[in-house]
Amino acid sequence: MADVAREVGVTAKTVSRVLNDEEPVAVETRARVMAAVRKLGYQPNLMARNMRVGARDAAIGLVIPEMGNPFFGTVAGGVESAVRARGLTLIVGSSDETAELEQSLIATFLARRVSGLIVVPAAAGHHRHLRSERMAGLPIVFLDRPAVGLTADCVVSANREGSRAGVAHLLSHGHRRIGFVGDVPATLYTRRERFQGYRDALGGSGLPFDRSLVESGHDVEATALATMRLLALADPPTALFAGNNFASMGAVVALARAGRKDVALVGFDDLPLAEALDPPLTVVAQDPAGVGAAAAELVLARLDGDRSKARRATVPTRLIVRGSGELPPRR
Amino acid sequence: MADVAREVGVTAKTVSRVLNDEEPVAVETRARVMAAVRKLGYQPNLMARNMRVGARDAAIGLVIPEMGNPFFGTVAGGVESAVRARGLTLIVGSSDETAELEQSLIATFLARRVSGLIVVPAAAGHHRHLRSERMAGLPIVFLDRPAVGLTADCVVSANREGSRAGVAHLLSHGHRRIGFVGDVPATLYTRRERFQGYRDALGGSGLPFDRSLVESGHDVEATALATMRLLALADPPTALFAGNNFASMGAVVALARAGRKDVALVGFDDLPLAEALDPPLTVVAQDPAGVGAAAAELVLARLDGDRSKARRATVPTRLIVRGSGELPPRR
DNA sequence: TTGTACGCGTTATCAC
DNA sequence: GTGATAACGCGTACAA
Repeated sequence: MADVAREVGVTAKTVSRVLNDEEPVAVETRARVMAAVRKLGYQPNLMARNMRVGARDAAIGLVIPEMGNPFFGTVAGGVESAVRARGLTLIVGSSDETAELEQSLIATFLARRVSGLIVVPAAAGHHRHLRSERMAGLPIVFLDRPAVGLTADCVVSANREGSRAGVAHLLSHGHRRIGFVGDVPATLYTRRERFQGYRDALGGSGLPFDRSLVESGHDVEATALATMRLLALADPPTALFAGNNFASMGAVVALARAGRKDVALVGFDDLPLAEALDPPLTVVAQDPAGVGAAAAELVLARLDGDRSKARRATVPTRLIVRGSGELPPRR
Repeated sequence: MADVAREVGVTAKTVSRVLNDEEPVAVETRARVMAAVRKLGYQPNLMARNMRVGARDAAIGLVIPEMGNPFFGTVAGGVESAVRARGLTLIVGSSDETAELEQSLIATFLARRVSGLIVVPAAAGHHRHLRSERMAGLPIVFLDRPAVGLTADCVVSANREGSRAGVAHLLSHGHRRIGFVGDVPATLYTRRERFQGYRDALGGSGLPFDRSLVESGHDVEATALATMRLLALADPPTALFAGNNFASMGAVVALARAGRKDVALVGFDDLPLAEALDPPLTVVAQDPAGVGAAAAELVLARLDGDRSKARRATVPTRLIVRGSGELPPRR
């Protein structure tokens, strides 16, 4: 900046004025400064600017469990678009679903003085340590799962309602024994909510809850085995509801291996290849980009001075009918 | 920092020494400073530190086409792990495959004075504008596709060799008419390389190249239609090679819709549900996390002073045999 | 073992 | 319209 100023024969402050479109600067001076900027290839230093201006970095920190997971990847994409539209930059880190990494990432982001924080809480962990930051006015939004030990903004999918709708769909096709293939641990927020939706639907139809119809696993192979166990029951289910995308894949794999095309299946969360399966997979689709965008908007609103009390936003799900969920009960 | 110093009755410099584990500081002074730090909840400001120390942000900027794409998401995960292990932070942006967004993101990252840059070039675009940065010593690594108009480090998958191996696999199962379902535009680096691998394999078996066996599309629906066109030929292929994951999905969808289980298929790039398909999908798998990690390591090596000339790293692919690629030619 | 003086690149304040 | 000066939060160099 000093170089540019010297080149033009003005002070750094004048260059600063030109670069920030501030008044007043003489038209001619402005032109000469711009010319010098181009000639010298000068680029303003955002770090120094952030430090001087706001004492806050013009960036939003995002912590997700895993970047390779298309759900969280798409969430991150939604966050990024919204954040960039506002001229902010996105800083990300993945917690690998561990509380330690999550804490360390959050600490780093805080040390960088990010303008806002969006966190997908790791399975085990709490967020009491963020109380002081929150009270100091830092926008913090939790995503996909609520915070533990902290009252804060939160954006989640309509897990319970979506799950209820998916199971109700199976019920409306005549199924009375519907298995639930869930993820682990069963204490996970999303797992609990979706399981509640399953029970809501059963209750709504006056059906009893049969604990033997519930099995779990935490990856494709484990949920495939869980599915096999359900199919091997003395009084097996005629339909399955899978509580997340891994469970859906596990169920699909198990049904394919067993050569069973007579078991109805609805999965929570859409899959890229759902349409190519045989039969095509009926799902309760989430809106990951929408969830990400909603979280970002909430942060931005707080940044704009919204001081209302913490709120929970729920992003609707959508039942996509493709075939697997409309199979009739096996006679 | 001044507050902490005042609390203890020392100067800011002493606090700085304690926080950076510098010698010499009296053991007792150190303890008192730490106590004051905790009491006041003081957190060092990384922005100010970065600015003072290196004039560089302790961050790496990553530009990818799309975060929701599992391939690029996993790549980003690989980059992030490697970068974090070094105490650096990851800043990301998605270009949506447009040159404009790519340039604007790069400009933002440069303005932030990132310590290194990793870029997946958008389909149309060039990188001449990065010449000065590169000459100034900024580590820049291109990922998945090489830079255009700039000699720079680059990490790519073994596209040509992997594709050759995939097609050779079909040839070894007796196929003589093998269709190629590619993405568009055909000028894309990965598309060109994989197509060359296809031709290499044909040539290696002394088979002529038949232009009518090549069709393309840029999403699942379009590649499904492309596949249908191949199947409708007077002398149709008995096997298909899909040039990327969308093309694989399109081919799978088309074969499912046509009820054709007699056409062999090998896809480039693995799919989460590949195993659940009927028949399970044989693929040439890439190593996205490996590609990301390799790019990060290259940036870090440059950061450590490696001034050797620009090099291209090639990450091997792996043929995963699952069933669809081992179907015999239809008689 | 600790403190002083200064500088990183930028902008706010107020005088000219 | 423009400039001089100070300040953001921290680290370097050197003196005490």
